[in-house]
Amino acid sequence: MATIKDIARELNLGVSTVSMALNDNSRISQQTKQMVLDKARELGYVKNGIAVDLQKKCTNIILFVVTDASRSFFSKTLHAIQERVASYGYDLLIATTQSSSRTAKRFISEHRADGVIIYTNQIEDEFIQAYAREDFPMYIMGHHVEGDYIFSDDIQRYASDYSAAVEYLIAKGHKRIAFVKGSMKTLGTPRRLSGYKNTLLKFGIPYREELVFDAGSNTFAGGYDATMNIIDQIENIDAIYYSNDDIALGGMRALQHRNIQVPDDISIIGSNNLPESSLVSPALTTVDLQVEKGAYFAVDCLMHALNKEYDEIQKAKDHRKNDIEHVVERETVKEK
Amino acid sequence: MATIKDIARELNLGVSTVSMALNDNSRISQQTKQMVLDKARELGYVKNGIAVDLQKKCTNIILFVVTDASRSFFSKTLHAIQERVASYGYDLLIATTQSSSRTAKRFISEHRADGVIIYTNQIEDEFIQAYAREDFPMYIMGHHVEGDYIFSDDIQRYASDYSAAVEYLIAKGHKRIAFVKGSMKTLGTPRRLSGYKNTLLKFGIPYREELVFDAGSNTFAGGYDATMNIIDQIENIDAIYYSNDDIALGGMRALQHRNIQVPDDISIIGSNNLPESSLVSPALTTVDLQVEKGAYFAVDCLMHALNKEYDEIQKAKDHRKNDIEHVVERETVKEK
DNA sequence: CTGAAAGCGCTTACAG
DNA sequence: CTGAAAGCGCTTACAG
Repeated sequence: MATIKDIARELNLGVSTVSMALNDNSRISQQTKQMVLDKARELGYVKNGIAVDLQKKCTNIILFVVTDASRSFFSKTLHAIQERVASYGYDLLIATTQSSSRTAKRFISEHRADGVIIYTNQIEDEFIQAYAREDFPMYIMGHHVEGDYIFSDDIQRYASDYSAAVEYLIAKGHKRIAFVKGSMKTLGTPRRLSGYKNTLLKFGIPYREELVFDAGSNTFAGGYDATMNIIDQIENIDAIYYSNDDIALGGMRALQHRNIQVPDDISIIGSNNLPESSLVSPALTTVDLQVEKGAYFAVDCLMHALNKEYDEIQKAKDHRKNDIEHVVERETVKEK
Repeated sequence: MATIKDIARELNLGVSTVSMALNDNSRISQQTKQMVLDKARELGYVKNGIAVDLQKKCTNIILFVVTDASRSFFSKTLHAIQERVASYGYDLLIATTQSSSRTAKRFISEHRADGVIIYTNQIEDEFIQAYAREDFPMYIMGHHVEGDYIFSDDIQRYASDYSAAVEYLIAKGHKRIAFVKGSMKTLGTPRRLSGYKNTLLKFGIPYREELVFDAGSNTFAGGYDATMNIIDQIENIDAIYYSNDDIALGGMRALQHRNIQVPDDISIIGSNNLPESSLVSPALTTVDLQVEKGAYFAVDCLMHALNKEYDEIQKAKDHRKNDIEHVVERETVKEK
């Protein structure tokens, strides 16, 4: 592997000259630059980014840690983060904790990035707290972690006390509302469950455990199976609130198979507004969680932290208060 | 940020002693190790992985470059690669070329990994050829690139000449087989299309362009819309071969909406065997592309290349010849 | 068992 | 406009 030393030696130049030439520094003459560039090509030189990072003490990389990059619900968030990080001139790398969190932890504990966005519960809070510092801020999506240089979305804590979906169903006259939860290992499920409880109580409707069903996973199949279990007692239920759209779509299919008409026989509502949800028939009423805004907020916080603009973070937070989830009205909820 | 120098100074030790202690080198006494560890904790020391990489001249990282990490069809491949890479003790990082290939290219051109697996067509062949070298091998999934230290799956080239799906349909007595293609930007589509053509021709059935429909994207929605277009001339068609399962699922929905019975009125077959495909009713007949095996092969090749075991690569290739796509028989194809 | 030295490949003052 | 030197934070022979 050719290095700048090799180029310098062959050209009888100093390494600093070569370095500057390669970086197109204006203090180097055009002539010299050309010589250096030609020689670099001739020798097959490629810059060693690792050496640059060590010298500059930053990597220009943001690491995004997720449980499973290929989860479809996650698509919007990833795209939004990707785009926002790029807009700041940083590069985004993704690490998965699917099989093991080793890679993510190594990256964090060895400072192989300038900052990290964590969207998984596979990394312990203690680990996060141990490694966050001024020159290595972290943003936690989906739950809250206390600590210096650790940022998370306070708004989401409020959101857990509330469910736009349940409020909407109640407003439409539904009282006996079942909830189908997804995997409790994912971050959205517990939040949705507590929103379900709290919103019922807020409107004076008792929370009844027997109306909570478990899809086990956040999948079409999980929703299908859970809904088959609901069907036995469907007489006692006005509406079903699904923890996410994949589950809801599976549920719709189950209802169809049993010839239960949506929304005539039962109303249903999903959560997350996946693309497919507008395409099925009837089109699924769902909740827009505004994940893009959450993603932008995460990146903005991190960037402010990297620039030590801590006051800007507070401003961003205040601004974000205005972003709240709202129901996307479609065809699967009917006035009762 | 505390460094080993700081620890060494405070403890009146040499930096090499500290370094070795931190790495649990057996030549350092337990006593000293404990001192060093305690002091490291006290100072909040964290190892700088970048410096280690520079010194060791390797990163232990494999970069996986994909167009869009959240595409569902891609899930199996990602998991398989992740797992296999981990089994070799390497870390896998993912870079997306969705909005721009800048990050991926920077990583490659600056040698920020030990090797790379490319599963996108957003990186030009010229770029790949310019940066592959002995200490930076590349594996290209989904298409073939010529060059030293560039590996790709030759088998897949043969596969493009053949479609198990079409052969199966023909065997079942279908002759007028439509093909619904997905996005031509994705790697699978052109391959599936040429497999469709060649397999028809192989069995003496003329290829007719008017039987090829375009879903535009590899999505449920694309399949739905494309299939609506087919329905007008459904009288002339025995079976539909969909470029992937997402598209096929959308197509099934369209047929249902038009009260066309699958498989009684028309047979359909998908490709890729997504989890959902076994859950719909009737369960979708599809093709198992054995993507896991392809993923393992990619990682194995790369690892052999890193170890300069080039003969092993040939062995792996020979072994892989036995892996071929096969039809998963389910309920959406009927004997004609 | 411990330490001084060289070096990984680069950049950045500083001096000329 | 160019170059010698110091240094980023670590590891690895080598010497003791």
